[in-house]
Amino acid sequence: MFSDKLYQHLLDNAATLVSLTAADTALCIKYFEPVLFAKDTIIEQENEVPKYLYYVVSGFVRLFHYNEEGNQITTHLNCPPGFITSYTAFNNCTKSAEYVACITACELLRITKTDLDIICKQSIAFKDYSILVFQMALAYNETRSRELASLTAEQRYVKFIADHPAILQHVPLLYIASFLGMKPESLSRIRRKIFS
Amino acid sequence: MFSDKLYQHLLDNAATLVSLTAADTALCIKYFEPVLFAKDTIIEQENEVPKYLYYVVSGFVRLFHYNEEGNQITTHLNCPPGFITSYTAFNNCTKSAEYVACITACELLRITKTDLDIICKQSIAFKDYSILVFQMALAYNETRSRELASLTAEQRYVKFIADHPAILQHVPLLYIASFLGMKPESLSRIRRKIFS
DNA sequence: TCAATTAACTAACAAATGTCAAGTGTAAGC
DNA sequence: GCTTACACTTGACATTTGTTAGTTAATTGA
Repeated sequence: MFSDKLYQHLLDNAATLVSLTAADTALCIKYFEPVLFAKDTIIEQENEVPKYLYYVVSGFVRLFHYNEEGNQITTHLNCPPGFITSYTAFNNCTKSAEYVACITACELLRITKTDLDIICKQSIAFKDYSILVFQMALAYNETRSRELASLTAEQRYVKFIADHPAILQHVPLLYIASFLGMKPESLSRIRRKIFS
Repeated sequence: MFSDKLYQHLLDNAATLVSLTAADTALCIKYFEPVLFAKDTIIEQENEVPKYLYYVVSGFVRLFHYNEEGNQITTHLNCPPGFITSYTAFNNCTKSAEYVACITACELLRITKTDLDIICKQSIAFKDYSILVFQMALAYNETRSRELASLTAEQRYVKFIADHPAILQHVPLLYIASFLGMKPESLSRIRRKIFS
């Protein structure tokens, strides 16, 4: 079955952080739902409570919203593997200000908040894992804030491609520029400068 | 006792989010330690595991580190009341890259990671509270990242003083500029422009 | 009290980034 | 195969922000 590979991916990832029993594994398989999406599919809408937390096995996913001028602002770019959703809204079951969209074709595992709570109640290991994932999301955002506040646009781009070398082949520069807090024209200039 | 007022502050804050029993209250009083610090006191060092999580009853506290050029970078400015520490390092008991320092004289309640874990084990309400505090820290950092990426320096300053009108009387503009990702000279220019 | 330090402001100039208006190339759809 | 749409680039110019240096005022410490 195609989904075996997907579950194995999530289980391997969890196993790097916590020790999983056969029962933990069974819970994951029971409650996580494998899904495939085509490029450019929007999988969560703004102004709605996010339905799922997504684990990205393959493909690239982003969060974005429209600003007052009607331009898309990309606030998160996921590099697989990893979880993605509008965390705050998902956790509190409140309306999200952001869309979740597949940039490329994606293999995902998704779970509802209700089912996530069930797994966390039944599996100590999975609860520990979910807390760690959450902590990593916080650490990630702290780093991101610090870099946006203290690095130049060029430094941010250089660091970004060093951290995510594969992303250039799959994600439009348009989204990368927005994520890094600059205009596409500025990113073009920076790239020309670096490559010469 | 002077510390009654401090505990009441924390308990009132917790009560806005969860329901506390007399036992929960007793646990807080038992494990949180009231402390007073003078202006400019450094209360956590970089390259060490943070000893405490701090609840700020009064006063202003910041996180900062030195960059490669030897300049101070302020990464967090606390506006009382609220918790402050180097969250990621505190949670994982790893070395922090940042100092924690009192900007003004401060009344704080502090707790070690060990004691925090004890309280969270003994009190469901306090565990819920700590998870909520943690989630709020994540939401805060997501908002901060988004604003740093998509707003101009002037927009960030205007929004900052709208959100924290009292801060100007207590926190040097030097720290505010760094926190908002700009140079002090730029902040001076922006302030002159706004006030004319 | 006085000297020394430091925060804050200012001004002139440099550098980085944004804006606007093209042009090029590629990929998708008819 | 052609057209359309769109990502990406480029160049000229405007604006913002950084840099450097000097001044002022307030604070700190001897």
